[in-house]
Amino acid sequence: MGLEGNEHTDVESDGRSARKRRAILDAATEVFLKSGYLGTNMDEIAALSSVSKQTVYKHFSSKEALFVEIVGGMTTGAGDVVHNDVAQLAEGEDLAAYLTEYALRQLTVVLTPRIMQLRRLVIGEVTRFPELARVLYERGPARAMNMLAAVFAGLAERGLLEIEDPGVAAEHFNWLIMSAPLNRAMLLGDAAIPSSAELRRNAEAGVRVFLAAYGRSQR
Amino acid sequence: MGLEGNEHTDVESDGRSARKRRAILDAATEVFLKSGYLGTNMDEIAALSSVSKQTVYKHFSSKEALFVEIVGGMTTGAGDVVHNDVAQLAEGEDLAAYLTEYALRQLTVVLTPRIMQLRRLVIGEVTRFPELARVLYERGPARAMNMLAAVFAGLAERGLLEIEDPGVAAEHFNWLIMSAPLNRAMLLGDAAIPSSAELRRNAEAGVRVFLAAYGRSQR
DNA sequence: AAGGAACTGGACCGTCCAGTTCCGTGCTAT
DNA sequence: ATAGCACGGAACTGGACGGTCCAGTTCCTT
Repeated sequence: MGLEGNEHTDVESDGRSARKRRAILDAATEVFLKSGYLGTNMDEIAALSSVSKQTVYKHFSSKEALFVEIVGGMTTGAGDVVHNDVAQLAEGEDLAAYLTEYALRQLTVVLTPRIMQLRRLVIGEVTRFPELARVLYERGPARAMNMLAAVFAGLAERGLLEIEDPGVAAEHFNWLIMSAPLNRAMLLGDAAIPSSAELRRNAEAGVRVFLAAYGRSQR
Repeated sequence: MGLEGNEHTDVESDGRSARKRRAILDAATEVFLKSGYLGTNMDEIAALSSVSKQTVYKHFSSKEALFVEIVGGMTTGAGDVVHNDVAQLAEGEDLAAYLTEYALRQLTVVLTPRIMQLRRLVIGEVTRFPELARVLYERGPARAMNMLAAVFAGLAERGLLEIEDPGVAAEHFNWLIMSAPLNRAMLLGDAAIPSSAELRRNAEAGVRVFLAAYGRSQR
């Protein structure tokens, strides 16, 4: 058999088929994000991926299947980016600075045109695709909150925070820093996404409130 | 000359035409909320309002016009309900209790299936109807925030709160109490709307954090 | 009673679109 | 070569939908 003979059903490396598949996924992502589920038509996806419509349907059984595949992939992917490396608070490190950096990492990932558009898309389709919304919730806010709750529990144990319910504290922290810019950008469009300087100010103000409620040394 | 037709266009009274118009608006609200903009078809609206399609188009020039009319009306209406009577804090009244009631009033209006669905609808159509989203933002969060900022400025003046920027404090308060349930219900559907007891607990926890940061007497 | 405006019911047009089918072509392996 | 296979291109099917049109009916006012 030839060295490159395993052209069909090649999964691990990139055979022709796998390359086409990627092209379709990329194009579909673009189009779905731009036009929504109902507003998207399969011809545009085929054209944008430089692939025939027939090939699209060879890889994905239906418009719905393609949509689910893409949205599911994006949510999982984006969720992973945020929670890759969660550094512990070093011994002498400033708590406020540490929390601010934590906040900023999250903000800069979530407040991205693509992620924002994904959110809008999923929210708009909650009725049609409740499962996708649930996944986005789990991989997004719920995951972040669990992460935070664990961090806070650790900090409380070290005597750096005074917390009754880590879950509630995590929610308060999360929304203190995210809600204002998120809600703005959600409704006013990507042009309303704050600059990184504004995000920093926003994070600092949120951290200040959080520490006033949950910190040990009052400012 | 029977050309005096402007007396049957009375708004308070209901001629046949006005009644039909209302029926169309009600039906359209129902259908748009249920199926989204693209997912809605005009035949269904006509059927549900027990009106011929012709009549629908006599009252509204297009699907788009009808949609804009409805969403605009709903956002303005809902906004008015929240901010009708904002009682001042009485002399001997407990600040925490006052703020909690304020929060609850807002929560019970916003966390309603219809309003939630309206939010989802508008968010999903931000690209197609940016103007509607802007209006929702103004009449919703922005309006609430301005209200709150004024209240907080007053309370600060009376020495009951310690606030540098009333706008920032309003944002913090607003999102401390609204974000968690709002975000949950947004993605998990109307079944995830908390009970009024849960909303109260949520409001109380938020108020506690808010007062820890902005109150004068530390707990 | 009479007239006009509003309304009905349904046919109808043009368009759009998901998904299918057919044919030609080039590439790969025997 | 020759058969097999994946693909591109394009036409096609079946149905949905926005919007229009028309013939006949109902309501309201004078």
